[in-house]
Amino acid sequence: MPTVSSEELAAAAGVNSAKLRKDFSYLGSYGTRGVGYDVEYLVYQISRELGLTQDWPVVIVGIGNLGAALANYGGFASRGFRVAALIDADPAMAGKPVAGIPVQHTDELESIITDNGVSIGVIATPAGAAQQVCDRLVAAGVTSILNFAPTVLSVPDGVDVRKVDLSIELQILAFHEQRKAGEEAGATAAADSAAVPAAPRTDSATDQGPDGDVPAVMPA
Amino acid sequence: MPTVSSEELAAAAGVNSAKLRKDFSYLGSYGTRGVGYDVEYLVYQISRELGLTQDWPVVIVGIGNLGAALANYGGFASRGFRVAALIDADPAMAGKPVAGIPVQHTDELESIITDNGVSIGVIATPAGAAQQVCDRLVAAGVTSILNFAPTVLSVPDGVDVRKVDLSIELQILAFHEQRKAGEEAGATAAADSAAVPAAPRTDSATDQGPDGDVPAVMPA
DNA sequence: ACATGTGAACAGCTTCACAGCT
DNA sequence: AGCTGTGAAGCTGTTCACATGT
Repeated sequence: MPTVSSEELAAAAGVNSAKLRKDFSYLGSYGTRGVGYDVEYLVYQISRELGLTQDWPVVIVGIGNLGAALANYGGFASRGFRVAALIDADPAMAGKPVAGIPVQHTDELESIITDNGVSIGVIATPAGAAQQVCDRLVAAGVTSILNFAPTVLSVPDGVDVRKVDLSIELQILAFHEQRKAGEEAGATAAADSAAVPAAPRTDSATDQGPDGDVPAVMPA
Repeated sequence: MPTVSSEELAAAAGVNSAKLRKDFSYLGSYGTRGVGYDVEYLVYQISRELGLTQDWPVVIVGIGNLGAALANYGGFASRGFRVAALIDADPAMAGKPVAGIPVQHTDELESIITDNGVSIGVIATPAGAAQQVCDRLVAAGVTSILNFAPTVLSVPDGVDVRKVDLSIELQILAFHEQRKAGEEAGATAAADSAAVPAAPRTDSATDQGPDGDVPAVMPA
């Protein structure tokens, strides 16, 4: 399939075709009227705009289960990410290969960053070590940090941090799950009122307390 | 601090205080005029609305590095999630404890789901096994799935799927990183034109080809 | 006096609809 | 004839500003 229309792409993505065309138009005019978009050319242009055609060396700090999982993750290489180094504070880990890459000790952090021109760091350490690792990464020249540790990192201006909380996605599922259950069976879930903190007390007789509080439901 | 105002919360969260009040108002009227919101009461009401006060048994299927990392993840318990079982297809894993929970074989999947009343499943298998695992989870009664495998799962209506792609966050960072670099040094990144697929050829003399295409920059 | 809760104004994003090009 | 690219219309989500309640 050498060419594709906005209608086809929109159907596949589940969005409106006008929106898709307008979004593409922000990148430039890469389509041909009466024909559609040349697939290979479009893929390249989008990839380039997203930065996928560049080589991004990254370091992963904290090689526990999560760090190892990230090091083994296949999706990185195909998107331009290259794991330049794995770093861990445990001297016993040093030299051990994980995903074919030998783990290096935290002492080497600064030289690794500098020598490889790394601007993106991944923190997969325990919460207690995260801020300190972050500070060292930033001092060594890293300007983008992906944080898996359950801590809010503070960084100077000009440094981007994205925090990944693995339980937030579960919370979203649980939220919808709760809704599903609620639709079938009424508000049975609000029954364990023993654990409910009392509402701030007032003299008003209109305060019905938690049991009566079935909150207004948000639209969709 | 027993009480907090929308102004304080908004400042802490980096949003507008009117938005915060309007959002809270969808859950009910949990504030007191002239005073603010009772912290403990507000926390409880939000927790309940999000489903955090319920007990959610979950199963994790695929106990590789990522599955193990998830099993060890501390953030789950405090949000009402309880790891009911760890499941893996490798018979050699069966019985081995991970995060204090013995791994069970895939053969037991259906009975585990049923016996524990599990409605949320986490898939951390390789891509090839994901759809099959998904089908078995759904058939056994699971209605929400968190998918870490790099596959798009197809499920019947009424089942929610959320896909977590660990490289997407890195892509977002790389995108911003590219922008930072572009601002300082002009469009040096578009130089490797050897790898650029040719634009669809036309007879028009106005087609400048990829080198001239510096796409319009999106606002913000 | 002070802070919530909310109608009304505003802004930004999405969709429509069609001119313009192949 | 067909499909893109885009002004204009429409809509959704945000912010203002103040009436209302403590």
